[in-house]
Amino acid sequence: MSEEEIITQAISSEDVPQLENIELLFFAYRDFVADPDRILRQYGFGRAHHRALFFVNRRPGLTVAELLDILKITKQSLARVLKQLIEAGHIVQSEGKFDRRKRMLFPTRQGRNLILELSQPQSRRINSAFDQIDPELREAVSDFLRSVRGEQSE
Amino acid sequence: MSEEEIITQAISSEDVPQLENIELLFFAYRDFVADPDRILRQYGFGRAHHRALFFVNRRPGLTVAELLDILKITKQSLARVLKQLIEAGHIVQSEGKFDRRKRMLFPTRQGRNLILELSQPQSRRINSAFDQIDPELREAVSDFLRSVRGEQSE
DNA sequence: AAAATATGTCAATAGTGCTGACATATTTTT
DNA sequence: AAAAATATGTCAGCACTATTGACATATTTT
Repeated sequence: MSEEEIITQAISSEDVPQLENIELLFFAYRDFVADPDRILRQYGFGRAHHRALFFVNRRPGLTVAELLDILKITKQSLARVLKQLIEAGHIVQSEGKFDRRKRMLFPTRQGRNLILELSQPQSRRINSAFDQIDPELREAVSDFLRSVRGEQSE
Repeated sequence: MSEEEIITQAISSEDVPQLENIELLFFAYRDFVADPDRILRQYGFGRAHHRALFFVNRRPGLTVAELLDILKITKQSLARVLKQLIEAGHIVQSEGKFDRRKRMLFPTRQGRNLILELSQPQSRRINSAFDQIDPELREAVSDFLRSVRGEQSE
């Protein structure tokens, strides 16, 4: 027993289809979030605040339940960051118009400004990546991203 | 003061170039890591173990310093997961051939098997996303990912 | 011999995720 | 009207991943 066989050969695309793209996606995302992470720390926030703030700006008036469904985290995880964003004046809540149990979430001017600041490096990064590829091929990238997202065991 | 101006209009691509693709990248990555996350939990591991194990399989014999540089985390963060991967028999260390201060990292057969298992859903996801787009446009996606990665304030 | 390097380890802290339980207000169903 | 369901908020506790700064050891370079 204890057959501690050691592997010295690198894993290859034959072992793992799309190995290269798996790796590229890791690196791309690592750097994609690194820039906003640096800014967030100056505000005492983290990545979770960024995501919540992003979608509240993207769909003002969305409810807590809708936001949970987008982020795919638990109520408790969201509660913490939402509370801090509200206390800091980046987001406000208001009762649902038709269902007063619901809380509609809106960004304040301050929250809008913050998401603009956080998005700048990401816009730049994607823009300059698009500069590298044929304009006619750019839609393929978005199509790709759209279908990487998706059920397939959600 | 306390001018709590509320914004009810959704942020748009005019405010933030590439807004759509920023959002798509979030969703793509969210789902891309969700599958392996489920498997990892059965082993008592987390996302950090996945990444370390991936690159040890990808470049067997790499040193701790090289791995740190790839992952862009601190020594202490890596130490914990590396220790656990070694104890669990997925990775082994050996002294550097020329510099005996260095530790070369290799996967065991078991570690190779685990990364194969973790990669399967990711391979499938990327493969089926590629199925959706013209074969001639696929290289554009890799080019895009390659250039999203990159300095620009590293 | 001294300085630099590679690794490992310790203690402490922060951020983000989880579970399960319980409370309140409100709406829907019976 | 009463009961059940829903939306939200909150509590306690836990796990994982990341951070910083300090220090120890072995080894290599200067």
